[in-house]
Amino acid sequence: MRVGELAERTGVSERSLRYYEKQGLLTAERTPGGHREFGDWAVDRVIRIQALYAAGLNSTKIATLLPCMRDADGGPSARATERLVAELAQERERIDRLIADLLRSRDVLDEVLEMAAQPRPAATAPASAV
Amino acid sequence: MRVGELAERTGVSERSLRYYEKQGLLTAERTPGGHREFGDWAVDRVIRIQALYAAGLNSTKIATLLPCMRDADGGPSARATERLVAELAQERERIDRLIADLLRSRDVLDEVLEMAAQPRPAATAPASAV
DNA sequence: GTAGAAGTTGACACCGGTGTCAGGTTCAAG
DNA sequence: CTTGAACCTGACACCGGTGTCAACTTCTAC
Repeated sequence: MRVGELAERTGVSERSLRYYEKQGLLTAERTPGGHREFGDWAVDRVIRIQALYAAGLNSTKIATLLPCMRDADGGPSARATERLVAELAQERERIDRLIADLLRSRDVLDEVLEMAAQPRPAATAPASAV
Repeated sequence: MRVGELAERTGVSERSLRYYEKQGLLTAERTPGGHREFGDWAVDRVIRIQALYAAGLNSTKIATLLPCMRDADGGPSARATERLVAELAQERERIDRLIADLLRSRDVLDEVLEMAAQPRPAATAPASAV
């Protein structure tokens, strides 16, 4: 498939897909005319890339990380260095903390939404009816 | 307490605390000489602010949101407008998706970390000795 | 062959919370 | 009063994935 289709299937802009390729996160065959040609496996990969970006990893780290994981086509093509392992462990902790923050924030939003959903706030004073 | 202590107690830089105040996220009394004086409630508030930032809300939205929630000193001082409610509902969905991405990314990291923890991959590369 | 959709590269801009430096003021302890 | 730590304001820079525009080429269907 070509960028347009990949963009549509992943929900990621063409701009970003080209950027991913340039960063070495994604590989694409080329037609004789220079158009990118992606395999089906690209869909999963892009989704993973997006998730990693969402988790706060930058393209360099993702590029280092990706070849160390099981791919659609079998085993990993690289082994994580010690340094990378240390970094990833750190990232993992950060992600855990981030998840905690997100849950907390969601609760905050829920509280506001819930209060807004109630017919009447009554007053600033401690309400009688709950 | 003053910024230094608040920074220490929350793990947030003084720079950020001053910025929060400027954005209207945080209020502070002032000493005659102009130094900020925070109450104990500021600690919780800063932590909440951080969580909301981590969740991807910008300062404007946080500033609009904060007065609509229960504070340490009782009920909310403002009621969410319809527009805000709509926005927050949207943010909530985004946060849910983000959490899903984070969990997925954490799994990815775990997979790589686990594989790296194993004594031998015994496959792609004919490793000699480690 | 031809037109229009789709693709290509390159460049510029943005966002916005945070780090950091500079130069000056205030606070509090001796 | 003095002195050093802590604080104040203001300004500059950054990061880096993404949006967007421009100018041009390739693909595909008729």
